[in-house]
Amino acid sequence: MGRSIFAKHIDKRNKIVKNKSILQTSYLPEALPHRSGEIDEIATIIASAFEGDKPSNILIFGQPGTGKTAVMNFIGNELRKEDPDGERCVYVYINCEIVDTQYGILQNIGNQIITDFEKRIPTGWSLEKVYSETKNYIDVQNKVFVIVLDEVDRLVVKSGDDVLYHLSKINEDLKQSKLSLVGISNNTKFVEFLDPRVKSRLGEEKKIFYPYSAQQLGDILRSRAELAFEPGGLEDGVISLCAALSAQEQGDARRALSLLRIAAEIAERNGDATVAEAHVKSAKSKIELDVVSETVKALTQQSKTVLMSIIHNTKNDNKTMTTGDVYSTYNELCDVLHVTVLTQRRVTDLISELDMLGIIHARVKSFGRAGRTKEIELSIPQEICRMLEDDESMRLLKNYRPPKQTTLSC
DNA sequence: AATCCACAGGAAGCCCGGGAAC
DNA sequence: GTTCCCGGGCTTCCTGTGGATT
Repeated sequence: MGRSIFAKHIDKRNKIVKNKSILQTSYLPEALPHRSGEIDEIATIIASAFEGDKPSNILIFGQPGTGKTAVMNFIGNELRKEDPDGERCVYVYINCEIVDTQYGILQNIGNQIITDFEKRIPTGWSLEKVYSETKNYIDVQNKVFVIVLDEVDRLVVKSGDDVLYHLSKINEDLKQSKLSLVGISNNTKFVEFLDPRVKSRLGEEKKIFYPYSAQQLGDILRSRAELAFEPGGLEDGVISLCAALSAQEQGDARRALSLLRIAAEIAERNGDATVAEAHVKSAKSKIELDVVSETVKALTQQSKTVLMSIIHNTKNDNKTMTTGDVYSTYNELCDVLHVTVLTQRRVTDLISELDMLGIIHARVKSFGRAGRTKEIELSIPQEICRMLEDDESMRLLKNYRPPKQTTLSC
């Protein structure tokens, strides 16, 4: 049997990580450190449905990576353990980032709970029919339904609050079953855009998830690392460093995990036997670099051209420049790139946008008689500049040499 | 104190594509 | 299908401004 081309890479690679999927953010662990309080509170609310009460709807708020989704899915798993055949309770999870239309939501709920394949909801019914069909199906089952709408603010932005209106009043139409609606959002303000009735019904119970502290992040990482890494694969201080770095960034557990995961990947690729603090540091800069390069790639042609003008000025030994400098370079580059020239007014706006994205640094400064303008500096690393130069949008610039700085002597 | 530079950045309105309403 | 509306990108026109210079 011939060895595949991958074999030598797979064999040679140092194994530090025993099970990579555990470090993935999608992995749902057996236990969620530092969230037992939240789990209890939410479980209590949902459990009341089993005692015949009308369950309260819940809204969960919290910054990214504070465990909102994990907690709900954990509860979902517990419900299934409690009731393996789904005789009393059904857990439905929908991510509104993915399913973001009224129809999609109703159809998705319906199809997750309708076991009979023949009766599945197709696309093409009227909204009312999907709603009543789903509602009837829910009611005849005589069970408790827990419906989780993750990233619910996305849904409201994209298709308004009509679905929430219907779903939140569905309990009034149900005779046997109970339905508990759980909305998850990282934006506290989105409720202000809701119809007041929806707002009060949906937010009967509110729960805020606060960011993890460095200590707590450390515990989370440790519990996963034990399972994921080979014994002795991690040097002392690696976990604390990941935790500390992520705690600075709003206590995001997701970030902390990817920091650790990427650090491990770097270590393995280097052929090192253990993950060290240095790997974490390079993982951090890799993540940051990735974010910036994605941002730059996503810019419009115009913004890229403006940015390129700033890069060109920087290269011309002109590290700090004014709006006027940028605009004249921009004019030259537009000519070479066959890009339409925008007005200076517009370009100042584009410069401000680049500033807000953190790609450049710009501040207004007065030069007295020499006028009042923005002082602009590049604030991205060389690699990103090179990446932009190789970008398809800059193809025509390949062989372009900027004209020499002509110092006017009259 | 007055002047004046080189813009900043607000206001209003145009154009265009896309999605909802008719 | 047509119409209406909306938002984003953009232009035009404009007033405002900090401080070196006069």
